[in-house]
Amino acid sequence: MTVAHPGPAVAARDVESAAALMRERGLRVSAARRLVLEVLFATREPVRAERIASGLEGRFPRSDLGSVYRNLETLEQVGLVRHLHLGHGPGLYALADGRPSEYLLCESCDAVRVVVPAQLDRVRRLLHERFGFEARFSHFPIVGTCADCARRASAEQADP
Amino acid sequence: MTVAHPGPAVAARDVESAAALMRERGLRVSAARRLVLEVLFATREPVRAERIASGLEGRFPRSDLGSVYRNLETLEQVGLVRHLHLGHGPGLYALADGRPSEYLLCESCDAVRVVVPAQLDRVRRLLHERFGFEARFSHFPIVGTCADCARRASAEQADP
DNA sequence: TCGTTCCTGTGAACGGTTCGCAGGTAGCCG
DNA sequence: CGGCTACCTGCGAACCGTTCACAGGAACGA
Repeated sequence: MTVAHPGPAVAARDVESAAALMRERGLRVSAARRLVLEVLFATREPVRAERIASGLEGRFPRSDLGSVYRNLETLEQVGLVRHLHLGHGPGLYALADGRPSEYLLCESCDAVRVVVPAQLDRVRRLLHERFGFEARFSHFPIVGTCADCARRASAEQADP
Repeated sequence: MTVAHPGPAVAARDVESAAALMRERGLRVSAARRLVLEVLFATREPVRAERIASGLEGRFPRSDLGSVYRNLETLEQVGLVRHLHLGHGPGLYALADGRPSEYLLCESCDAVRVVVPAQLDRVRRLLHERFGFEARFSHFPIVGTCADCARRASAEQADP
């Protein structure tokens, strides 16, 4: 359960530049590592380790799940990868870039709304003013009730 | 990993009033259930299931871990209990009351700052205005960098 | 006090993740 | 271009937190 603190985000254009960065850091670029990068570059949304190991259900060669986890950890330390959690369930992994998406999770319908960080800058500023805290909503979502469910709930209360 | 959606929070003064509420709902008040309530009333902070099963390391009779989980789920459906996650690691359980504490988790030093909901009302209002979203920070924490770590980080950057 | 139904305790199973180890290979050096 | 060596892989077993199945036990209404 111990998760080494990730390095600062490092954006790479493609698998090759990511590989170069690995080598710069004295790490080897094995087939298994390249594959993890390949999959992460191919998909544009956060994915579970299992899905990476399956090569996106066959679009890529499959690889060993244990190695996938190890490599995700390594890549996260380098700063090429980040992981997040959207509610319960397995961790999700994605390429790290400068300003990762942030998330609003509705607890009653499980809908996840993806927002760009700029939309939360005022929230962030407020938290910083009040607590000196620099918030990121890219690791855990903001949990609550979405507009639809809130409306539905108040309608039900009025007319059960 | 499926978590039944919890009922609305129901505050009880003590184990007896909680027990009464259970019976009102047609649920039995067994020794095992009473014990879970006993432990939750005895501690003032969120605890893991394992700690409940151990009877707070011996202050109470220990009980079966499986039953503890089952009963926590039941109590959560009734609305007497809520659960939350502070970073990675096991889920934590606490008595539900009207306005539960909310949390700021520093990703670099793992410090958890507990805040009373009123302190986040402006943040909540902002989120509601912008997204129609009613946010609660009592289930997942707000993750980011605390003031101390932010200061330390910028100092290190200036003088590595 | 009895009966029914719900609940318990136990053990096994689960999903997600980590570990230990023997063998393989990336990348440096000659 | 071939060899050395440390790093990395693939495999399996183990791990943690949590859930399930089932046979026996007890809470509560009658």
